[in-house]
Amino acid sequence: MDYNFIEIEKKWQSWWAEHKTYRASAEGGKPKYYVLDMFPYPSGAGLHVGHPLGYIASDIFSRYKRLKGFNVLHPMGYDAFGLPAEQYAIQTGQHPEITTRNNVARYREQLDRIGFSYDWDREFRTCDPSYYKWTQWAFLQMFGSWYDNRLQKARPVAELEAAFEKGGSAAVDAASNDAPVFTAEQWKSFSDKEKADVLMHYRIAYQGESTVNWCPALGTVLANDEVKDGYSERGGHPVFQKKMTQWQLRVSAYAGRLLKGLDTLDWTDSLKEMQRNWIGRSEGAEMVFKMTCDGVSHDVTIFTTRADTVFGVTFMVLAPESEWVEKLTSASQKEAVEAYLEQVKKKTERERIAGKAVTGVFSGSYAVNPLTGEEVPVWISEYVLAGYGTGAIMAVPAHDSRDYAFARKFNLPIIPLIEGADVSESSFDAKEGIMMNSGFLNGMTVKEAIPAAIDYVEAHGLGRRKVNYRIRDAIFTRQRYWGEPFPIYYKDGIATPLPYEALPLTLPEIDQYRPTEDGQPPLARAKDWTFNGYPLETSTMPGFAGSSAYYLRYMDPHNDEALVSEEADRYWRNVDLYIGGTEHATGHLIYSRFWNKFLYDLGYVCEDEPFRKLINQGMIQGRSNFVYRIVNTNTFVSAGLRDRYQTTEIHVDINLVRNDRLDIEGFKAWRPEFATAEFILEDGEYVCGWAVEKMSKSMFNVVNPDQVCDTYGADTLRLYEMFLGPLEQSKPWDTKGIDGVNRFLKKIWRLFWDRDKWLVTDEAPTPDELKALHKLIGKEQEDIEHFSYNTTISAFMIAVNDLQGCSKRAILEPFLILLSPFAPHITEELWHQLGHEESISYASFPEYREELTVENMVKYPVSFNGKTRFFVEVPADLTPGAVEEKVRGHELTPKYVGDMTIAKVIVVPGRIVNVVLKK
RNA sequence: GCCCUGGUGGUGAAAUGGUAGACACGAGGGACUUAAAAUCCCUUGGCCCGAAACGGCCGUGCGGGUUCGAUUCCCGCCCGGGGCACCA
Repeated sequence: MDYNFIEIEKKWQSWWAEHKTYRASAEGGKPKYYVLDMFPYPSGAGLHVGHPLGYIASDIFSRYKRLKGFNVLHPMGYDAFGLPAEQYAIQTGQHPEITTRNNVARYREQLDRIGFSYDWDREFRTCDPSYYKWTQWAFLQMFGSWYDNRLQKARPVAELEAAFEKGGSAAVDAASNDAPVFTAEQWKSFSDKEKADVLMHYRIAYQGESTVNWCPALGTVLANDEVKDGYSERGGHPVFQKKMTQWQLRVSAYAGRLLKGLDTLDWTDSLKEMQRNWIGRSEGAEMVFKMTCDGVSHDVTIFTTRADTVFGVTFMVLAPESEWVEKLTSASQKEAVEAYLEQVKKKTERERIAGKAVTGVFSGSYAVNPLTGEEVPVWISEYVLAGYGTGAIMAVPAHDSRDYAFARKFNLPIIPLIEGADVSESSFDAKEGIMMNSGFLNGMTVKEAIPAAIDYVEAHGLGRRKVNYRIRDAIFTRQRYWGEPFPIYYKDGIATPLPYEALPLTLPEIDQYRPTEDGQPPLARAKDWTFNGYPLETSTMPGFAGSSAYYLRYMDPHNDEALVSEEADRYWRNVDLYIGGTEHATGHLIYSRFWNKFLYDLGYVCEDEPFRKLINQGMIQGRSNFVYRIVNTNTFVSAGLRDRYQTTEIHVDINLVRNDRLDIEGFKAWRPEFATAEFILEDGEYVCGWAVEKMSKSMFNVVNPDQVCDTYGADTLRLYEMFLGPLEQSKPWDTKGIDGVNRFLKKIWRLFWDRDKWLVTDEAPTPDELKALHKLIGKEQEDIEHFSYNTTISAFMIAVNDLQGCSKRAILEPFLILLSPFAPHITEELWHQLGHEESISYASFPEYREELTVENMVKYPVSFNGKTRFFVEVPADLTPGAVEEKVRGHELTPKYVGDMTIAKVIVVPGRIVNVVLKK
């Protein structure tokens, strides 16, 4: 019998499906382990070999954990709402539901071929009404909650109303956006509409005006993480800043907890760092400056991290979008300011970033420095951001490079405050040195002066300590069709939640998927998009809505009563191992943590962090091949000779190339224009050039996992993807080495079968064979726990070489169990040929027979290169030769040596000897 | 500019303080075969001496340091990859 992977894989995949081998259960009193993949967006292109990399890694770990006696939850589903299906719908009129359904079916087919041990009974799509009911439910929970800064948690809005009734707005310390100030009496006198408007400033899901990323090409707003360098991440269209009223999630309220929680997580440093940068905590102070415009005074609050530099303030700057701009523009400057604002508004986000040109305009008003009493001018410039701090700053050109550039451009004074700082060419930004020109701060170091200045400001009622975060509230509306509808209707202009019984609010059918002619979102096309006669919200939720709590739903996917039952949540708790790409660092992984913390505050989940351990698998890049056409001819020159000609580089389909050698006949048949091509060869072959690029259709370098399964089988694909290198590293796909792992599987087959003869015997194993097996057990356990799968596979290869000719059941049986996480199909087949009825997954992982003592290391060496080392202290007066003699004579280490021979004794003139043992 | 990563043969890579290059690919040589495929065996970092080798020297981006001993730890550079960036 040959190793017939096609038949074996088909057989076992249907056997697993039929027996529901991998159904997760909370029974049996075993400890739980939850292994999750970042679920895919089912695109039309299907999976390429890069997608399964992380899935294979997590599958190996799941299977390993099952063998170790855990109840493993390992589910899969689809992040199915999204732009591509909708764009396709706009072009073709096909309902996104149909596109999505087809793509999901294709994904499932591809996933099944690789032999994953998912519990498919828990599969769902985020676009299923039974799923998005809970997305809508969570939104309503957020709508009905506010964030209490004192308790640092979310609470029901009813409690907020009660507090207002008692003590007005001063009664609470709540996260809010520009909430108005009022007394209890005023609150009681408010109309329903007025009360609703006030509460809207406190809700965790709220409607508010803010500067948003508006993408006209997509006709929708975008969240910060969906914009890269001023272009939309999807489609690459320009993005503009625009003030709009949008639904938002008060993520900023959780900034401190999101930051702190990182310390408790087992994530990579780089990923944590990305989140820390994104959250962007900075400590400083808010200070109040009196600003006067045409005789009218206002108290304007600014934020600074350098309170020590107040004595060097020579001007103030407002963001163009700041609400103070209107009040602080003098009659004489009105025209100039308006012209400037107009100019700023027209710029794309990209131009604002890239331009770096210093622009600004004088507002006509003046501010008083609260410490010196001096008057300084107030300017308006786009270098100050409206969304951060208070949208207004004090400018200290001597010690801030941006202020410096501005002062130079507009000829504003620069006052140095640190002894020895030369500010003639550039500012001195470093937080070091001795203060001068700074009144009571003179003589202090900068590090002393910062807190001293803040203390002074607080003591004199000029301001207060303040921690600012860079993270913004998440814009939660998209003017699109293919997303979750908001469970909100507008009753007399008041945003009102749908009652729970009305959920899910399903997407209406519409005739076209584009916005209406007057710019309304597509849902405005729906007939009768109302609730009880009142209009429903026409926006839909963004992509991250559906993916923010999906890991909870897998715990209890068919529950109609709750997102997840208390029982299921208590058992599965949170994700123990999460594997996915870094691209979600500042999107999904922030939103999910926020979402989870919110549900935790309300008592719906029992863990406050959703993902304990997280591994980022590297990207698999494509390896493109090129041919070189001599300019103006149809002659192609081999890569080694191309320097002698003027050539054009052309991507060639990698399926026409093997080991960088071109299949010339195939190439001629590929495109009609190449049918008559001629070739200049080297050594009778056409050698192609190559480059590592993103895997994409246009570069003809896409490798499809089905192709690999057809040629080599799923087990080979799995082993090879893991053998390619460390999981976290990005690497190009290169099939050069794939024969190696395929050969390895064939070798295993031959341990059991010699042509048509079954070889397995019940003979007792030799010590050597046991040693090989135990070496493998040790290595595999150690490696898998560290996700070092490539070295585990090496260990298997060594073991197979050591076991050549060994066909003893006592060795082969545990060997198969060890291998089964990596190559499940072939191991199952051989397992059953050994006479087992049950699936191999119910067998248990073999344990070490003996403790790892020095003696046993000699018997079952753990160190890997076939060598065992240890060290002994020796008297300093012995010469190296004398030491070696004593070691060999067993005088120094006789009992450790056992049946090993000493390969080498390295003696260092100190007194340590390194003894290398060899079989 | 700031932060995080990484830099080892022809290639993917091992080795986290102890013989650098495990394992695999590729390449070269050989066995079996009429032949091919498949399979198996040997060689494979560089240089040098030699009939031989379980002989010598060099070698983990560069320069220093700690140590009996450094790919590994520390300091300073150079280069690649990723993230953040008028965030006051």
